[in-house]
Amino acid sequence: MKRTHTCGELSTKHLGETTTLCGWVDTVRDHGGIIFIDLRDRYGITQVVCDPDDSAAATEIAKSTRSEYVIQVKGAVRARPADMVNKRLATGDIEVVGTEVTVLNTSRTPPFPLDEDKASKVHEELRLESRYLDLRRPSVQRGLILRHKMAISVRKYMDSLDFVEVETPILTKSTPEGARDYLVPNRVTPGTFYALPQAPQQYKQLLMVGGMDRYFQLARCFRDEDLRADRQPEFTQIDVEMSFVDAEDLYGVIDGLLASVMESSGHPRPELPLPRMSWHEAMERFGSDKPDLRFGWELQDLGGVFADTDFKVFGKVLQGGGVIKAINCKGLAGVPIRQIDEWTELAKTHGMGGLAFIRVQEDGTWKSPIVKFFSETEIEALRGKLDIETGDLVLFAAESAKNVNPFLGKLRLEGAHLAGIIPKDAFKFTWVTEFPLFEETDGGRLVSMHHPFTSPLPEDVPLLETDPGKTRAVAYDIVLNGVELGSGSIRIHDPVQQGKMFDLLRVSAEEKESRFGHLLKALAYGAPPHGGIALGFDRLALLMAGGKTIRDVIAFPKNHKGIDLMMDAPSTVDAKQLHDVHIQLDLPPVLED
RNA sequence: GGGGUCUUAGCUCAAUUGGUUAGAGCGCCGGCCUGUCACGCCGGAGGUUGCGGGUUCAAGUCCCGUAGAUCCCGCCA
Repeated sequence: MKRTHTCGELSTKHLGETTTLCGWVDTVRDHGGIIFIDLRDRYGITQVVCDPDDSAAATEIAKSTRSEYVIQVKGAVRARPADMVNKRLATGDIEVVGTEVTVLNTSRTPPFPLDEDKASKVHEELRLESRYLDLRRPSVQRGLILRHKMAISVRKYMDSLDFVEVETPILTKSTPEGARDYLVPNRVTPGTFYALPQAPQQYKQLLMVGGMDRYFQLARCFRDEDLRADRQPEFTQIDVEMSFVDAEDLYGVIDGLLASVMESSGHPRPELPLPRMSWHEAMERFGSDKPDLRFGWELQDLGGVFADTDFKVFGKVLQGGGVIKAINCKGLAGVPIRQIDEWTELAKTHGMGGLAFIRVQEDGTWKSPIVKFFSETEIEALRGKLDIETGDLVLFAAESAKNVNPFLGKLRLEGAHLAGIIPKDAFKFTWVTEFPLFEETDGGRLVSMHHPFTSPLPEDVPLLETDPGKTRAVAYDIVLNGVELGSGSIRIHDPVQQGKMFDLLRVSAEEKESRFGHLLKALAYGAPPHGGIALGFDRLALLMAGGKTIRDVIAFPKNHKGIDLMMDAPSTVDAKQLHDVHIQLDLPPVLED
């Protein structure tokens, strides 16, 4: 046995016991005679003392050790003198008297400091190049352990509700809609390709047709799109599908799931059921389909206030069927004019003529280019509706609701960040329900907002014939702190209705057959009513860990361009490998010096 | 595909208006030190200022290009 204890478990309970510890040298403090070594492993840090009076040989070896050497130390556990207890260490009451020290491995000097304060300031690029060293930091290990705890809690909870985890293929069929696929050439049939799954969408529906009733999976998914701080080319979803349910049943299951995950991550259990609002309400009140409910500043409709206004700009918009809305950015009256200019530019890109505002100055007067056009009644109505006080900045938008809401939603978030009013330790969940079934492309074509298997809201089915653009879907997102955690829907289980859906989406008969033939066929063999959801597991872990980027909760993440800096992947391959899979390269020309 | 920011010692950063031999802290190496825990003290090594070109008597600093990183927009049913 190389060790009897870990570096995190010894305490005054072990006084006098002879122990053997293994770990990495965190720091060495050499006092000329006596030497202290902080020995570190995943479990903690234990101080080892080597004294030439106890063992000259051990002290000599201790003297030769350096940071990140791997050593084994044998010795007795001893209480520290009362005034030398280290309260910052879990093992700070004791120390191990090193009487036998063995160097198990030496180490080159690390390319960046591994202690927490300094490492967190080092360029991430450098840390990712040597991720195996970065992983030695307790904070990184905590992230991975948290992720593990979450995964365990998901599996336990889902199992307790009779869900079965089923693995679905990684080598699958390319589906051109949605994200770009990662392709895998097929050696056996030249010219054909597998695709890596963007999500196990069709498989999980087919599992329902197969009578599995309740399925889940911690599923790896792959999307070949440009990345963001919260996006990786490969990621993990908690994928869920259930038979014989309506949306209500699903909310219940996921509410409980999220509550267990919160608990397993050391956070308070949220009150259930989690709040809900319709997509329409979210857009009207928060200007976003993923509202951040950690603060107020809701969008206020001022159509009533300005119904008979003399202010021509507002009057014209109202007459044209547009809306006047505003938000009150509490305490932001002092923002530099430069900021308002920037927001005015943003307003123009959102289809607005400009951005009207009121800054409420110290003396209570309103500084604004438009207030002079308002009547006394309008001013008083404004003050009441928006709760306008000294120090406030009120921002107005007047245009179509379709443009105004997202624009003010954006300002609401930016302003709140500027004002620093978003509580850091709050967890505000909400369901956003009744998403539109379709969205319109620039060309006026309808495309699925969620995916083409999404069921329309029963009472909106007649709209499919008359005004399909207005149809709402039984589709929902679960949102936490303004982040979309997951998205799902009740599916269409009737092949005739599914066929109609493809018609509305103008999917040709050939496409229908080649891409979705298997699904349509399966639906025709007694598909049960079913629905599900997929939650972004990495994103959830990030929020639970309170980290900054999704890379904090992934052991071996890829950088912004999808490159694994440690493995140096992707890379070129041998001509023979290409030949085997019938691939010929057609590379863009390289500029010569 | 587009935009912002960044690149100086192993790491984090500094270097006035373009002006002497490019500095500091940490780390590293050596020496001293028997109760430290950010140990302390003394000494030392370490630089193609990302790369290429240009302007200038003179470029880390200004200009052009390029590479890499990072954040955002587009994209992500």
